[in-house]
Amino acid sequence: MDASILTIHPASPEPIYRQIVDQLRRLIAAGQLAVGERLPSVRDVAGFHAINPMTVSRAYGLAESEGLLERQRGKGMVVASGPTGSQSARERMQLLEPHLKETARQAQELELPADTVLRRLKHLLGN
Amino acid sequence: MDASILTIHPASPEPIYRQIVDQLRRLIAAGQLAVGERLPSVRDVAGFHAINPMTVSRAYGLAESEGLLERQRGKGMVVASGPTGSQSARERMQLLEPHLKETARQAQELELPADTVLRRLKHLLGN
Amino acid sequence: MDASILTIHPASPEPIYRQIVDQLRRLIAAGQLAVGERLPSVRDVAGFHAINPMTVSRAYGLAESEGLLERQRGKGMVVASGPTGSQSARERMQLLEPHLKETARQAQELELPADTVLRRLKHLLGN
Amino acid sequence: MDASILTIHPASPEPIYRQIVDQLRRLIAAGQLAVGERLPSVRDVAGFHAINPMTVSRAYGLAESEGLLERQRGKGMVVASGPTGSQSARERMQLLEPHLKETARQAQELELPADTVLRRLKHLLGN
DNA sequence: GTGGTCTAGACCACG
DNA sequence: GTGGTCTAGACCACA
Repeated sequence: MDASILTIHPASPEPIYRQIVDQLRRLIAAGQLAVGERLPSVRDVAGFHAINPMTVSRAYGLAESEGLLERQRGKGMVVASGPTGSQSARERMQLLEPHLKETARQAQELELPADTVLRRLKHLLGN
Repeated sequence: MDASILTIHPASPEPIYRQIVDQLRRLIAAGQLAVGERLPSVRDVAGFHAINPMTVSRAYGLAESEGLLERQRGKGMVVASGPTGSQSARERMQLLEPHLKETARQAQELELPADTVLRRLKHLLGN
Repeated sequence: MDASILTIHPASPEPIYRQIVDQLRRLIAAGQLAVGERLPSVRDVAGFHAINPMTVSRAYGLAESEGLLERQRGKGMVVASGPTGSQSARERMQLLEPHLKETARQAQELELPADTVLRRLKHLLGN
Repeated sequence: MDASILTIHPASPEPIYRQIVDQLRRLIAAGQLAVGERLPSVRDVAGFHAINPMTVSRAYGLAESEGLLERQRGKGMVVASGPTGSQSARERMQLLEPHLKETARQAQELELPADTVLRRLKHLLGN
């Protein structure tokens, strides 16, 4: 798998390692990363995105301890077989739920009409 | 103004002072805090939410330097008159835009159908 | 003496009471406020500049304890007779010295050529 | 960069953190701190000047939110690329303007002759 | 190693 | 009464 599967925003306030872990969680839940599939090496990811290899390594380590990844001798990291891989739409929806709740809270603080928000999100989802 | 206008999640990864500034930005943009309105005192907010006064003070100070609040000497902080107060729906929408973009990105990583996401958000907005 | 002799910037970071005391010190040193001259009442100053009477009162009190002013029964505050009134140019220059030192320091941090700074100040003094 | 670039007056009425931010603004505008240059660490500055690290941290944070500095994660603060770096003499002059205006005002209150003030400032700038 | 956040508490400045 | 500043120190997050 190519290092470009991960999107990194080094300037974002969200820590880089968490950007990686969160993306892995979603991509694996959706099956975009299939069980057993090899991940790009720490070196590749770090080089491609110009970030510190230690940061990538840490992210992989956290993903492993979360059961998302497994270390295979000689092959590096692969997507773990287990309860996390390729989940139902209902389970995947739950991963998005906290973010949606926050969206709703902010929209209400901004007193934005629901349909304005929904229309905009629909447009963004259409891309 | 009552200290309860602000919602604080002490356990959130988002720093408390930033929770406060972000909320103020939205509440002021929406006009829920009107220009010239007095804010709850640092001590009131700190006491009400059981957090350190300095944390609140820091948030107020940042909001002031951002032009959201003004200090009235000896009286406290009031909502600043200026370009930030009571904005149009279009401007308020822009404050939500980055969050919505991230929502869309996560939904796509999760390969969630657009209508599922929209239905859920609609429900959350209906509260 | 009219309340307009004092210039107040309520929005300045410099505290109002100190703006008053510092101005009195300079105006008295220069003889613009003559020994024995009556000052505008606390009420007049506060009303004219829309500031808190307590602030003016405090400034007058400090000026009194510094020997700049004297309280005369029935007349209010008057400029004190004493070593502070109507000083020589040399003595008045010393009141400006700290400010000039700071000017020089900032100009050097900004790497501004001396003649540029002097030309500008000359122009400002010419008004 | 050495912690000695910054000058701190702990006894000054101007708060320490503002002394730092103001100096940074000028040093960066003049290019004495070049774009991309690393700043002394919070701990170095705090140790060198015997002040609390949090005070320095606060100054750095404000300078960051003003666009003067950028955080390089894990490495420290560097001078930001952007509109604030290395400005023209004209722009730098504007940073001094308010201070010069105040100088002129005080000189006039003291009824000091322009040439006396200018001669003194010239001498101070000659150092 | 870097900076960030928060607390507890003292003390000050201002009105 | 209001907010501001600073300290000492703990602990965390990040690279």
